Order: sequence, then C-alpha cells, then structure tokens
Amino acid sequence: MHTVKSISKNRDSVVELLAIRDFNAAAIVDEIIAVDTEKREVQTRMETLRASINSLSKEIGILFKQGKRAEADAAKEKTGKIKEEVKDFSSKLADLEKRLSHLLVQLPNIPHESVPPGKGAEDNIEIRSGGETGKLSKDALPHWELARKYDIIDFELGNKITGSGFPLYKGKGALIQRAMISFFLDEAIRAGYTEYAPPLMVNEESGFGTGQLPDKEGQMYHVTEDNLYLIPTAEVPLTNIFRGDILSSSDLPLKITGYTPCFRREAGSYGKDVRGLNRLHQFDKVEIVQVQHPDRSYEALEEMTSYIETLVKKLELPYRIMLLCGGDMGFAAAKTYDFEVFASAQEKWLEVSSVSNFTSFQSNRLKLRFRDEATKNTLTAHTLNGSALALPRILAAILENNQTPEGIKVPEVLIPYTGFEMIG
RNA sequence: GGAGAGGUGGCCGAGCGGUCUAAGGCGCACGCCUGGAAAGCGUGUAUACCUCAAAAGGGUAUCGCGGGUUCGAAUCCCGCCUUCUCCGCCA
Repeated sequence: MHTVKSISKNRDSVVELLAIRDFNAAAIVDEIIAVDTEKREVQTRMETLRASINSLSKEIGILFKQGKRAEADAAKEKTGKIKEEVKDFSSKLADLEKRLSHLLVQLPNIPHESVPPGKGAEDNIEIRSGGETGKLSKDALPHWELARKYDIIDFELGNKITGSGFPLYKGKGALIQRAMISFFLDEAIRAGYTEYAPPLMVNEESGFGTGQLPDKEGQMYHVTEDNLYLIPTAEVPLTNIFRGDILSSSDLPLKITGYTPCFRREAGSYGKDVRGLNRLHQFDKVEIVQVQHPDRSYEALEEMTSYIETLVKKLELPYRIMLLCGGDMGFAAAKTYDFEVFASAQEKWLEVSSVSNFTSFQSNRLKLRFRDEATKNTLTAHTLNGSALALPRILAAILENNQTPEGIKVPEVLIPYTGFEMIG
C-alpha cells in the first residue's frame, strides 16, 4: 500500500513505473488525488467545528461551576446545531476515507527501475545459473514413481485421509524432510537469522498487513468459526511480529527465520503441474525475513539471494535465478528473484524460492516504522523475505536427479541430518 | 466453556462526569553543579492526521478495540479482544 502523500507528490513517476507491470494506474492515481483533496477539505471544516464545540463545552463547565445555570443552558443550545453539522461532515469524511482506502489497495507496489517490463513468465530474465543439468538414462523415473518404488511418500493415503495435495511422508521420506528443515534452519542461524516458531493461523489484521487480504482471500484456508486463516507462508506471522512497532534504527536490520507448514488452496490451478510434489495444498518451508533501513533494502535483497544460492549449491542441484518481470511479480513486491531447480526426469524447472523486496508496501499496511537516531525522524521500514527453501520441490529434484540403480543418493550436506546415505 | 477482577504514556502507578492541557515516581535526553563522576537541581520527553510555502504556532483524534449516552467521557452504558484468579475440560 502506498501513502497518498507519496502518490500525490510523485504522480507521474508512479504511473510511469507501474507501466513496467503492464498496469495502467493513471485513472486510479488521479482519482486518489481528487478524493484526497476533497477529504482534506471536509476534514479541516469538521475539525474546526469540533474545536468550537470543545471550547463551548469548556465554557459550560466553568459556568456551571460559577452557578450560572441560565447562561450554561443557553450555551448548550448553541452546540446542538454545530453537532448536527459535525455529524454531516464526519459521515462524509468516513465515506471519502473508505473510497480512498478502496482505491489505495488496488495499486500494486511500484517496481524498482531495474525490473524489466513484461506481461508474464516469458519476459523474466535469467541472471545466474549453476550446476549441471546432465542427462539421465531413458528409464529414469519421475519423483512420484520413485516415491512409490522406495515407499517414502504415499499420495493415495494422503488422499484418503484428507484429499489431493496432502501427501503422506513415510520412513526415510519423513526423515529426509526433517533433515532438510534442520539443515535449512541451522544454515539460516549461521547466516545471522534468529529462529522463531510462529502460530500457523493468523487473524484478519495480520493477513492485511502482509498483503494477502483482501486481494488473495480465496488462496487461504479460512476457519470461519473463529475468523482465522491458515498461513500460506511463514512470511505472514513472521513479518507481523513487528506490526505497529516503532523500532530504533540501531535495531535494524532485523533478520529472522522460521520453519512452518504452509497451506494453500491453489484455487483454479488444477490440471497444471499438479503431479506428485509439484503443487500441494500443504507443504513445509523455511522462510527468511528481514526488516531493513530503506537505504539498504536492495543491498539486502542481493545478500538474501546470494545466501539462498549457497543453499541450492550445497544441495548440488542445478539451478537458475530469474529476475521477474513487472507482470510476473506479486502484488506487494518491488523486485523479486525466483530460484528454480531442474528436475531431470520431468525435464522441468521447479520454483523453490522467491525472494522479494517489498520496500515500504507492507510496512505502510503494518505501520512498521523506525526512529532514525541521526535525524530523530520516524521513517517507514522496508521488509523483505524469501524461501530458504520450500521442501517438496527440492525433494522432487533430489529424487529425480540423484537416482541410481542402487537407490537415491542423499546430498552430502544432509547426511549428518538423515543418518543415511541412500534411499533404497 | 462458567464465575470474578483487571487492561492508563518507554515502564510503574493515581485519576472513576467539567483547567485531564492525565498527578506522582522510574527511565531516557539535554543543561547547571563537579577536577571527573554520583547525588542534587532545572528543562524536556507519544503517535497519526489537518492547517501553514516551510519552520514556529494552531487544531483534531488516541487512556485495550469498536459503538452509545452527554453541551462535555480515561471516568457512565453495550459489544468484542486480552491478562490474571478460581472451577470445568484436556495433550
């Protein structure tokens, strides 16, 4: 969410930069400016009237104390009419504020100037890659068949217990998941992140704070009885830790991490890439989050990207890093890198991480600020987050890429965590 | 889930219909004092928005959150959230 102030001040550049997203903002921006002008006018008039009621009330109090009943009653009469007017203005003001916030939530974040323009995935730019996407033999199996062969993931049982998209991990399948969680958390801690284990359900305010509500309401599981949402990513509870806070600049950067299951309805995505572990309703993920000084958030984005790159390298997976084009970025992001690993049997790139700078977009919603010690000004902080990493697609790639006639080779770095070197 | 008691500034804590413009204390910042420090003394110490070219100044709102009563609400009424105590249930 943007502030009206920054939109009014930078009207033309806002419209220009949002075009990178293939988003025509001119009409909305102009309406925001018009509604805000009217709002301020109404607000000023209402507050002036309210001030006169306040001072009259004070006088009435004094008159009563002095025992001047008649004069007090006369003053009371006067306030009646003013009160009516205030009522009119305040309902008008409430209407205008509603219109304004309705308009504001329609504007996606403004892309960084380095974001390439474009409409969809085809316009993303590969900026780095690593590892060998070596060829497998003809009889190489996709991970869902390997999972059945070695009896480590049971999709049918998950289906029976819950439904499609809820796999059941067994034996070494469950163990390697737990190994990855520990490995990713240990790495994050070593990189300076503090571990949190947050709630898995969040309230409406938290959903709004990070931008899932109101736009992506249908993507979250909603427990209507208690009006709580199952988290689609740890980003939501982890970032909302700081909702409403005014930090000190010496607190920054805040670097936190957490493992959580993630729940996504994935409404409307049936039939596409849903085989096996490719797209699930429940999956595990370790997330990293930073709260940063605005001057350093893009530096931090690069740092987080490099960090995630070390993870995929340590797992010895062939990967590529994509700079998302404007049209493929999420609503709240100003710049996003996606990490994809190559699953050799499917011969498909699977997205395993998305790391984004949200600049002040989430902070404005969260009212997350910090006091700059040098200038004593209160400024809006920047938030960033990234998956480090999402487990199922990593597992899919490991299974497919590391298959041998003897079984699946566990990546070196995970062996201390799994206690075994082979699945098979 | 039931009953009772609470939620006041960075923190503690008073106030329970009219200078509340929220007492007092602690903390913090600055100044005085000092060779330096402590103590002491003094001054200051929230957030958002509006107004103003800007600053100064002025205004509005905020005492858990949302409504209501009243000329006037931290204070009275209603709903919700939350904390504590007791009971019930429970991994």
